[in-house]
Amino acid sequence: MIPVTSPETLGKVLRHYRKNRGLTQVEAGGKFNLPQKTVSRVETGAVATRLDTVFKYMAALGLEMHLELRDKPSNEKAPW
Amino acid sequence: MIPVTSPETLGKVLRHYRKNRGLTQVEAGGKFNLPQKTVSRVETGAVATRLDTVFKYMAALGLEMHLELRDKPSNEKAPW
DNA sequence: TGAAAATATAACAAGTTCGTTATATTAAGC
DNA sequence: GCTTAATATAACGAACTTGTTATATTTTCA
Repeated sequence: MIPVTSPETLGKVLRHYRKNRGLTQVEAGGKFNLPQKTVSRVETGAVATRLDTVFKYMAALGLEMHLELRDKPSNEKAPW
Repeated sequence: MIPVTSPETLGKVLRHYRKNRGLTQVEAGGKFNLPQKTVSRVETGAVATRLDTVFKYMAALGLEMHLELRDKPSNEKAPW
């Protein structure tokens, strides 16, 4: 479980999940009518991405978000 | 750990954490120069909220985000 | 139920996304 | 190295947020 605290990290995690599923940006975005351009922007970590875009993309990848307090020591390492 | 899959739920969770800390919208937002108006919008679940605003607010509340696959059965209930 | 605190809502300018369609750049495979 | 697939980037209009300062509405609690 990688802690996400910025648009950049969020983009990296999303890209990670997409690739894990063997999907291209076009394929992943297609499920929720997100153009490839928008998917690229999200994964690149554009700070002003809209929240609904993020949730659409998460839905396309079958993901859900959890919030928790920081500083919970984690033993997991990011794959990048 | 409440699963968040929409701006509305995200807003509710954020509000929950803020109240747990006994902070007002002004107090919570002040840490990261978020006007009370913006905090209100986020907690209300505005779909077009910008990602950087969300992360600023999460930082103000000491929260981090985690992504995971959906359909992991959860035994936790939302407090609303 | 009344006063004070907290939250929702408003207007304006500046900035950015989104959607659309293309194109340029980068990565991957043979 | 070359070809093809994949990703990043571009322009345009419409729509929306953000920041700022106020104000209206709602909630709290004595």
